[in-house]
Amino acid sequence: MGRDAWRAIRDRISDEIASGVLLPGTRLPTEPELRRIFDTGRHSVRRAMAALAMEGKLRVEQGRGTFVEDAPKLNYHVGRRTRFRQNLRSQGFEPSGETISEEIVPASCRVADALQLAEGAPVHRLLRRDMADGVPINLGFTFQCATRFPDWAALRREGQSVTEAYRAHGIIEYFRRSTSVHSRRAREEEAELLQQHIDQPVLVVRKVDVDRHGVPIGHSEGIWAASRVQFVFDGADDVPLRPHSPQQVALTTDGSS
Amino acid sequence: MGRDAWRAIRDRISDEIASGVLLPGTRLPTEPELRRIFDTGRHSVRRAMAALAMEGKLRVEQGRGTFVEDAPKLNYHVGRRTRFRQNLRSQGFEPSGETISEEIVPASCRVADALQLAEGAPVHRLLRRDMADGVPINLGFTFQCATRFPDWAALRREGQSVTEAYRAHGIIEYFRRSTSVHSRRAREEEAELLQQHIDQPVLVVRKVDVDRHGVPIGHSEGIWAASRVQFVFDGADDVPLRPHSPQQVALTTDGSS
DNA sequence: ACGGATTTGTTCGTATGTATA
DNA sequence: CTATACATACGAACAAATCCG
Repeated sequence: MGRDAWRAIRDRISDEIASGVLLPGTRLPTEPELRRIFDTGRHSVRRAMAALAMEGKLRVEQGRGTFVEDAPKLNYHVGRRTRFRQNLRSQGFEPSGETISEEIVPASCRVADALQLAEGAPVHRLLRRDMADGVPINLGFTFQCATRFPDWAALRREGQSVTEAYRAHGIIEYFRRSTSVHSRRAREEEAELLQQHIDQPVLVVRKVDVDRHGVPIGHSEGIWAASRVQFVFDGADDVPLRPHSPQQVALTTDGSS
Repeated sequence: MGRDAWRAIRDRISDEIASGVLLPGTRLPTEPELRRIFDTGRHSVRRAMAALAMEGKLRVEQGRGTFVEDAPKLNYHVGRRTRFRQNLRSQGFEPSGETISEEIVPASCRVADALQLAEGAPVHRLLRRDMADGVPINLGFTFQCATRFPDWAALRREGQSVTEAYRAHGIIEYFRRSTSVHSRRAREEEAELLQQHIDQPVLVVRKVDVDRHGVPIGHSEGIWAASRVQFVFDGADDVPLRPHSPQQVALTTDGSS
């Protein structure tokens, strides 16, 4: 190996995964074995493994070994009136999930801002973990004002849907005010819950729902395993773009000068 | 330093950036200096730098040094009828950009699929690079059928907007059919053009536009520096969610069983 | 224009800690 | 408990890019 040993190893293994020589779930040779195979030092092997783990192509487990990732790659349709379960089932994945925590906490700065409450005001915080075929996909926080929705936790615990819980509190119609998406490094707890590499990024999706008067009633924050999901915004948000009004149209990210 | 040297270094520097002790653009001490400061080996220092560079907090340049990143963090509003320039100006950034390449190429599998053409059919491919305050934000590919839009490149070269170019070819109204977002590792050329670390992820945004008959007329693929942008889907795609029809509503990623 | 100094990138070696089987 | 396998840490050398006299 020359001066690009780790890239060569990365690309070689990446190719073998892509071409099907290495099947999902397969265990890779151990580091000493890879060292012999590629006739290189341990650092180069580890650098390549780290890069592939970061992309989500490998799953590295201390004490066990390194495996070809077999996590699902799902298209998650946002903005449609479908539920998580339907969303997954339509793509052949088996949805599951669990409630990790459910408590009343003082609103953080961000939550207070989203819900238009005072910082520190009591809010219901629900944390769920959703999975596809048993593989963690998303950590979902939801926040509702505990004063406005006193029975929220109880209703949700009884198995009521979000919509039903809102209706029980007199809200019969509500709207999505905004959805934002950005990427960041996973915190260590998140990486653990999502069963992904420490250095792998997550996609953070934040939403605010408002009632018919425009008053915020709910805020949610989803932490998604970035390598396992693609978001699709389709259909519903099709807005006709009319070239007739010249200053109002942008289809591409057009910033020529 | 004990057994978590690199995390300690990472967190320490991360804190100093967050608290303003280290200002954007500041040059960090060199590796030998940091080694002495933290009384540790070079590997630990480099591991910490790599982690911070991956998050977009540091910019490492071989032969020059390591700097606190001062790239903009912008909210990019998608789906609105605003242009890239307006989008940036409203947040106080100075937009700029350049056309990197402009040619007719055979359609790749993905492009052919998006535009409903045969694989290998000739398409216009335009590559632009857009920047905010001189920092690269986005690499934007656009694809149009060269047969249907023979004068595309010429019109665009003359400074016509996408909309105007469409109109010149008889299309007076068009729609966004779908938008998808996912994350992946940047390729080396992309990392170079975006001036970001090799291991940093990018956000890939793909769109398909259709005419009034639903026929695809344009496809675009944006490669965004993930650490410099947050996408906001707002306003226009607000669809009333009516709890009255019980099976149709999902506000949270609700997958309880 | 060139060469040496500086700084980061890659590679090799080795030892020890920690989680798993 | 022992063996295996990955995680972290130390040290050293040379390559490549940049800077500066």
